[in-house]
Amino acid sequence: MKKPNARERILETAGKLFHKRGYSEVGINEIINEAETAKASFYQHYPSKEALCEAWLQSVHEKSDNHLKSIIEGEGDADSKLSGYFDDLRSYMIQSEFRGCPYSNTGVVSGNSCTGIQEQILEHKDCLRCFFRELAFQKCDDREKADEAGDRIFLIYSGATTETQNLKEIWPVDIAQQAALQLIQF
Amino acid sequence: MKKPNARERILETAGKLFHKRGYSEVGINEIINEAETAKASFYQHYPSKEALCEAWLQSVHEKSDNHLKSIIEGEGDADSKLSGYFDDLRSYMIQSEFRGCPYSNTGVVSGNSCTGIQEQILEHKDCLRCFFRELAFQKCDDREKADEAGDRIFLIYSGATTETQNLKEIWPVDIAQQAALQLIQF
Amino acid sequence: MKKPNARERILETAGKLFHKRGYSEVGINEIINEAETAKASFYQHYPSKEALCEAWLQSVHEKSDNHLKSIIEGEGDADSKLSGYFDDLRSYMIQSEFRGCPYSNTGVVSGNSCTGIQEQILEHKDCLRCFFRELAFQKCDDREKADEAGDRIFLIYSGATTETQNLKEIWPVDIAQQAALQLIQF
Amino acid sequence: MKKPNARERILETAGKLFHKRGYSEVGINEIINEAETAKASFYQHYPSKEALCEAWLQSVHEKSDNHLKSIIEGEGDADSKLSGYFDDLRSYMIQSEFRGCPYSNTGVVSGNSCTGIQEQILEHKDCLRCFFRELAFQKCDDREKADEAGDRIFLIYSGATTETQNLKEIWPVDIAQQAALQLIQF
DNA sequence: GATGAATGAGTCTTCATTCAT
DNA sequence: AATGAATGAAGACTCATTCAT
Repeated sequence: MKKPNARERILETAGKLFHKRGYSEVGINEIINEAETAKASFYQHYPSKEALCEAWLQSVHEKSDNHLKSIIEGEGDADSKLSGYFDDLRSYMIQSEFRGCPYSNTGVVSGNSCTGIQEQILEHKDCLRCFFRELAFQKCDDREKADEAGDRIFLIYSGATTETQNLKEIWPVDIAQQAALQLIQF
Repeated sequence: MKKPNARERILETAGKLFHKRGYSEVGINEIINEAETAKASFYQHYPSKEALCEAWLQSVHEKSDNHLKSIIEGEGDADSKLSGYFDDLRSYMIQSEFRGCPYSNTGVVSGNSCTGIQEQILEHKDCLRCFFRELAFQKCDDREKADEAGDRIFLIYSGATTETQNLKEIWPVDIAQQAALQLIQF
Repeated sequence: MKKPNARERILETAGKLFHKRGYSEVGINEIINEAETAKASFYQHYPSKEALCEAWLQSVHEKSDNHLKSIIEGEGDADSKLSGYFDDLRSYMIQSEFRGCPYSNTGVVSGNSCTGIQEQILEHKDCLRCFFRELAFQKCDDREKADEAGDRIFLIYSGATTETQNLKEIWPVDIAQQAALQLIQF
Repeated sequence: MKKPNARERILETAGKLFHKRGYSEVGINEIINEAETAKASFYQHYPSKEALCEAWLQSVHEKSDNHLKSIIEGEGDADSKLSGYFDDLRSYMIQSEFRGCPYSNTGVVSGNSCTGIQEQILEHKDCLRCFFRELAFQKCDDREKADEAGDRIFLIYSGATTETQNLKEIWPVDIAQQAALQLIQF
């Protein structure tokens, strides 16, 4: 009984499970069972569980990056863009059952030896930071002030994500949205 | 070779390891080895690994609570108290090698079945939130406005902790400190 | 269903299997099944398969060493002792179904990283070499000549063991016995 | 990217790896990677790993046989031929990093079911034995005495090979060479 | 003649927990 | 109160082999 496209099925399944329960709490066996693949098929496509995690984070990053770019390049002023971002975040948190940021969550459990994962975290976080800085810069010509505001919004976004996950309540996103809209005023 | 205070040695050892590497990444074998206890002795004091985790979080919460209370009841105005809190956070993050919040970190890997752990997270986070609200209230008689400011500071504190851990850099604490001091102005 | 003395049962079982089929061809599963133990019980007593192998070689060495000592210290002249040694070897080869020397056999498949195993091989072989030298010295006061004869007998013993195993025939032991008796004449 | 002579590349690669690390320690994945072939191509040329091993032993045997024949048919007396053989053995052991006899090494790990491999071992060993008998016969017309001497030299050769591999020292070859030269005197 | 994807059974090892003493 | 031995389930990973194209 040969099943094609094992590679994609594995990545998709692992993505769901990693996101929902955390990298460390999901075993290879569970992934291959749910993806209906043989264990050796898994290792044909991904040299290790860690490599699979990297592939997953990579795929998440691509989606996230496209999202950020579409906002930056989209219509409307910075305020509405920023507000829209938090609207999206709210939907995302609810839809993902309050699981928060895949990168932060993975970083908590990936040991210091996982340099590949750590690099991806840094890259993703940097992109987000730059996104908020860029948004702020669209309202304020002063690069320095814009950067400062962007960094603050980045932190309040991160806090909202973290605490929504912790408390299983959505209010942190609401608070963050309001705060962000105020922080972007110059 | 009788070792007294096995209970405390276990708790202390587990605390160090859980904090440094994360609840899911530390096995009880490692804990009892480092605490120089027998495995059965461990289970005499703590019915399960999860129970030990709860005891650890409880002990952390007590220290944290005392810290927050001493700030609230201490000398000085709200600004200096708030600023001092972030100074302490900075020291803590550096000294703990950027491991971040034990509660958030544990929440990421503790499954949905761990209600005891989840409850502790809620309690701890609520205490922090109230702390920031209280601090804001010391500067602003308007309860509603103070609460809103407190919540925002809470989120930016959380974001700073999360991202300092992710990026292994201290700047988020600096940014959060500045932002908090501004958010508390009315 | 608790079974005591798992440690000994494991060592005994592993000894039989390692000897009969070779270290690399016997898996942990087979050992614990035949020893009727749980897998974790195995790892409580032996940190690794390699460590178990070392324990086995150690136990073999002890028996071998006692055997050699009893010959050296026993009654009779060197000729009869030497001849008796090869008689014992003949019995051993037949009884063990021509599996040859545990040390040589293990050395073939234990990678270069197994320093513990390699050390045991060196030690065992050195003991054998000294045994033959000592036997020769009992017939010849000239240390140098005795050593040379002992080394030659050691090699012919080794060759007999190797080729008896390869050919599944006993004649190499017979030939070696005759040759040894001649080599020991001065 | 067509690669001709896949069959030969596989055989050559497998030969190197089998010899250096042992039949049981080398997987076909490693072989096909190093030989830059596809897995299915491998099974097109060799029905199994065991068959590949037989092909390898066959190729070794051919070289060995030519070597023995060239010695037998070569110039010089038996003494110098015998001495030369051990000179060659010395070079071989050093150059192959003390890996010893491919046949003996394979015999240790090839299960009883591998009749093809076992047959090759018998054949190769018999050729060697006959070689030494023939050499002895060149010095002694008495067939019986020559055979006995040949067998003894065969065993001391085998012991030298085995122990050089075990001890990672070359002295057994030296000792064996001297002993052989003495054993061939009548 | 050649290939990459798929496979089930196996490898060694660690997990949190419980037992009898 | 303390202990060392025992356990089943699971962990990540590799094996030689076969399939459809």
